Amino acid sequence: MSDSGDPGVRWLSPDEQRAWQDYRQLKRLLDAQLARDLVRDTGLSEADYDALSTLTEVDGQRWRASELAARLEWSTSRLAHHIGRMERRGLVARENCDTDGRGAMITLTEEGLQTIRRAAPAHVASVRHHFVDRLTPEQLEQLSDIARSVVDHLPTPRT
Amino acid sequence: MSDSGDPGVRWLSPDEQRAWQDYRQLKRLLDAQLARDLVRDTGLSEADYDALSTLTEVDGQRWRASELAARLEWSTSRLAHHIGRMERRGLVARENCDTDGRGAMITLTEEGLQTIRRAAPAHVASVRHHFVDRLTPEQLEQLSDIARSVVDHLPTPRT
DNA sequence: TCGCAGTTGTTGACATGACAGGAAGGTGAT
DNA sequence: ATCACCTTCCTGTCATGTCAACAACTGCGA
Repeated sequence: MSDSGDPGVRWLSPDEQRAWQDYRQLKRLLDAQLARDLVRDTGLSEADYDALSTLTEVDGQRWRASELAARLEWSTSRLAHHIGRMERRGLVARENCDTDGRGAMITLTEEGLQTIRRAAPAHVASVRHHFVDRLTPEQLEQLSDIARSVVDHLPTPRT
Repeated sequence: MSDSGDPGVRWLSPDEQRAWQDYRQLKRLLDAQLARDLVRDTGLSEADYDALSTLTEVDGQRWRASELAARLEWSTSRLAHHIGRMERRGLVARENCDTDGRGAMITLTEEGLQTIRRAAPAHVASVRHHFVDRLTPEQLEQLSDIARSVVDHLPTPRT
């Protein structure tokens, strides 16, 4: 669509176009590869992995639902659906919250714990193989800077 | 999970961890913002936009379904479902292929053409505002190099 | 010409996640 | 204590995308 006649539109230059397309390609292919590796090696989706590994971050592997959703940057609706599915698979459990009758506590089951312990090395190896080890330390730092430049100017969806 | 006792696992260093997390954050938030802008400004999803703008790439806005799927890097199943939905909205049309009885040709309708003509400036402005204009020319080039370093080492899903 | 393996596209079943709406519990002013 | 309002979580519904199965058709070798 860059051949439109509208002179008021600042179309992307070839270099800009290329950077944008390369980023989109990276996103598409890298994510697909990591998801394939993860499900092949562990039977987990990326969402499963994120949820389980976040649960291990605190002692007792016990999170208030709303805090887990905030940490994962998930809507509470998404959390409820996903936790429901993981509960049916025996990876997590729901308990009542002592101090707030509305609240729900999400905990790791023993099976969930075993699962994430088994999954983590494989997933880290996959991230390393397909991403970290492909880039120099300088490139990793450049990417961090780039990502934060963009993210910092995004309208904050936070709280 | 970086505190596991397994000495055979090469966990990510803090810098590596940060680059990986920053990349994931970029992906999540930037994509969400662009999708929000696009649907607000034009009523299209990113998939809709990609399909429509790819259709304009050739004379006559007429693609063989399998080639359109390949160009978009979509499965033929995804294409069939998505084209079906866009057809119901009047944006595209299906025709038979003259030279191959199995084939389908996908074309832009007049409404589809009007829609993408109207959408393109808004979407480019959004990409510019949230992405291109946040980065220096050097950073755009760095990002291209980074993306291609990673993508080039991925197992080729290509044909 | 026949027959059959390979291609092309569609469909149905299912998983995921967004959004809206609602139930249940908490909080604060009066 | 009451009542209005907020918070927290869950559920139904819908859009999207994946996978497997299938139908229709092509093209090639016998």
